[in-house]
Amino acid sequence: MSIHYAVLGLLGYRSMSGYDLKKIIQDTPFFPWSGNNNQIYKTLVELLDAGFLTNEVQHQDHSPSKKVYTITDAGWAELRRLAKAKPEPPEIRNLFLAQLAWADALSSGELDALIDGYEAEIDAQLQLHEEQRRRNAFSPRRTAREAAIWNSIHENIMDFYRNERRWAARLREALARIPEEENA
Amino acid sequence: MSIHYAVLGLLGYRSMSGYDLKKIIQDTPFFPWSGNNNQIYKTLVELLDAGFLTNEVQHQDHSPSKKVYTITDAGWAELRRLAKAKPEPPEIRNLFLAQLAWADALSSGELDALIDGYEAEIDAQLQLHEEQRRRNAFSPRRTAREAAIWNSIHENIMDFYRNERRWAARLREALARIPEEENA
DNA sequence: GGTGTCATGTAAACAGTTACATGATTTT
DNA sequence: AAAATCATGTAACTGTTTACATGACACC
Repeated sequence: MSIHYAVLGLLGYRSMSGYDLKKIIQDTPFFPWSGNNNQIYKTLVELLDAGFLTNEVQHQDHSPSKKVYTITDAGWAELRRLAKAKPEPPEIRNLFLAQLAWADALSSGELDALIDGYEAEIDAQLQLHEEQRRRNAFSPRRTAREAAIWNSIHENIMDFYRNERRWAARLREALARIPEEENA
Repeated sequence: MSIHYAVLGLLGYRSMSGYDLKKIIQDTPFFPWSGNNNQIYKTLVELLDAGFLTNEVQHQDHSPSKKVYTITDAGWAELRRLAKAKPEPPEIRNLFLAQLAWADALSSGELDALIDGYEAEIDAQLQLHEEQRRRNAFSPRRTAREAAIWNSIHENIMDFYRNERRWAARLREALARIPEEENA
């Protein structure tokens, strides 16, 4: 599952340019691809070569010309094939867990401040995501089912952050239960 | 926060060779570094050059000679400095969410099978982690607090998987609530 | 005799990000 | 006058993974 799938899916929704794709990919938080130029334009050439897309140059009066890409029948077949593929397990890359691993070197005040910092970071992410969803929100609703799916995807992300918040609270409780002696 | 921190932390626990570090890093699931040779041996040279480590060659009769690395005072200071650093937000890279995004192209049977696959993957990861923790378990317990911290780190990972499982169940419920028409 | 462990290192391949390049138009 | 938007592309850099290289010993 690579960015090729996301591009095919978006072009399955509607034909658009690399520039459009870039913007949507960049502010869709659950796409794990940064959506930089290199990635997008290379992907489009590859999908074109594979016969999954066609393109058409559109000249515009007050903006530069753009290449509008359209998905082909072979592209739809590929999209369906990838959609059915065996799911990959999620990868969590939480540097904070590694940081905690040696946090016993800190005083209890410093450790407390560290957990504060993590909670603040989680809250910031949660807010960022809520805002992003309200403002931007490319969210296809071609069918009731598709709307439910996209809703569920966003819920997954929110759940993750809420879960982290609960865990941090339990960490504090666990630390509070330890008699303070040498770590003042 | 890079692999340098993990290496300093491990050598703060006890002096050891690159080979030992490699094994521990590779099967500690919450360290987000693969621990391949390139990474380990390069890091050790860098930490040595920075004055955070010293090393000593130990000749062995029935195995190849090894370089045993020991943390210096400057290394301890660096470890503490990194431990206090501002936490970074966790990165989730869940390809399954991207996969779901275009799963409305599937029949409800295929979508159901897809969710089955994800749940199976989550269960497999959960079991893998439980097993890894039981078997291997490099888990420092120099103080009661350190034991609590490591316990909490593992709980974080387990919580994540349990949370995913609950979310998948809610996704199924949401899909069941949708009247089936065109997506048979 | 083949496979696995101990042990250190390098080289090549691949993926990803940032920065560069161009240039018209629009907004501050 | 400067900065941002639209629009496509390339180059350079960084980071990561896989594979290669060596060699003794132990286990089946």
